[in-house]
Amino acid sequence: MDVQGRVVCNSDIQSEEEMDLRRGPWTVEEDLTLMNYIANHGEGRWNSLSRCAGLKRTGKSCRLRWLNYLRPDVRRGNITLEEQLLILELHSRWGNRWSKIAQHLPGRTDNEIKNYWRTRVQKHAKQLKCDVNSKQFKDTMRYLWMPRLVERIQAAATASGSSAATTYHHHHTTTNNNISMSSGQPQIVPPPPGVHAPSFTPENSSTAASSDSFGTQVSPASDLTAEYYNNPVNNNQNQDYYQVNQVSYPDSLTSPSGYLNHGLDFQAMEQINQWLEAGDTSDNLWNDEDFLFLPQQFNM
DNA sequence: AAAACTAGCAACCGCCGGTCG
DNA sequence: GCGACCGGCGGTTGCTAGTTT
Repeated sequence: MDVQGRVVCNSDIQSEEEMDLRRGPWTVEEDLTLMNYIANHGEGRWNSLSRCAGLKRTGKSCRLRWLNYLRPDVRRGNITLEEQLLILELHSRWGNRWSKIAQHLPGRTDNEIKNYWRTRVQKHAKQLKCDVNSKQFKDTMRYLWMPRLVERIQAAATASGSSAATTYHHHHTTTNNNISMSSGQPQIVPPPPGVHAPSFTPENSSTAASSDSFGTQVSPASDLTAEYYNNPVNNNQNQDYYQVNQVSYPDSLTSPSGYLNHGLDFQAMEQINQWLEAGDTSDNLWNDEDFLFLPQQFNM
């Protein structure tokens, strides 16, 4: 190691051309080599690390493989409802800042979140025949999808009983237009009457205990990452990270129609009405996530 | 049963900013 | 101060398994 703790070795002088670098999927042997090397030497400069470990890979490739796949704390498998909600919430704040969003979902990689967004969310935008960045689609997410996620989370918590529902960790408090992540309880915050889905800005977010403009209690932020790693429950990587205690929101907003009345624009409402009138249209509008766009009475 | 299509995901690419010598 | 190098990031590609025709 050099003075900065970086890995150096004699083979640093080798040029990339001499290395005959490999590409494509990693083999089990390569994975083991990389894991063993990092276990013994730690992470360092990735190009040097790759050469010293005897891997015929670019440093970038090693870094990516480690961060997205081999890292012991990486979570794999289905994105939970709570994680979906968080992704939608954070994306509405930060856009395609995948790494920033990933920081708030312990164990999830930016690549995984990006893939989720592209394969699931953009699919729905395509079905709505609108751009993911359009106001129409954002409103649909904000006033239909996200509230439905909250409802599902609540329903799941109710169904599983409250005893196991004490470790819903949310890392930070966000007060978006309609979802407030506070002290483990995602809460719907309606847009003020007459206000048409105001844009979120960091300035109007709250990270301190307070009551927002709608009278919703907002609790101090807690460090989700720290809680995650300190919680023995989370040592099991296959275990769902989030558990929901309870979800509450105003009675007027207990169904998506409430959201519709609060600010979804006419075009988006028309689009959704068309779906409902058309019923099952033989495309895959009724798959696992499509419930999110449909009113409660149609929900299975 | 097989070809065509689709979805999901791992990995790569290219750009950019930071650091080092 | 400057060029080379490196890591991080967002966008894109290509492979594979599953589904549909």
